[in-house]
Amino acid sequence: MAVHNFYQQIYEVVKLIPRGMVMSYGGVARQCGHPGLARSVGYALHALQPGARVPWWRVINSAGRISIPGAEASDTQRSKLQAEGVVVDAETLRVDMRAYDAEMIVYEKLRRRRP
DNA sequence: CCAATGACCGTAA
DNA sequence: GTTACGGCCATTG
Repeated sequence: MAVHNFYQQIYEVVKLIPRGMVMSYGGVARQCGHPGLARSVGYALHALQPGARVPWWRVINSAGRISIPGAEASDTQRSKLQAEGVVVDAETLRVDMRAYDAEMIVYEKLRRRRP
């Protein structure tokens, strides 16, 4: 499948999320310059090939919850986050967005890159 | 081309 | 704290 520019843009933003932090699908969409395309962000991450150097596990939903379907996949994401020091509730799969949201940091990075 | 789908979001109750 | 619903729009069938 051909790599769409739209996807590339999403991947570039996700790559800017620092280790040990997270960002919502909607946040990624906003920083891509496409507010409202949160669902498409999920779609783009779903289309990622294994081995792609994109930290997809740092993207969760706006409620601060891991949102991958399937117990296996969600458990993988939880492990990867915890390995980076992110506190994830084992039962609710929830993360404290107030403490870990990287949207402002990514915003500053982009502002510096493309003023 | 039209209809359904989805790793979502904000609001409302 | 929760669930429900409408809106969103690229991608897929």
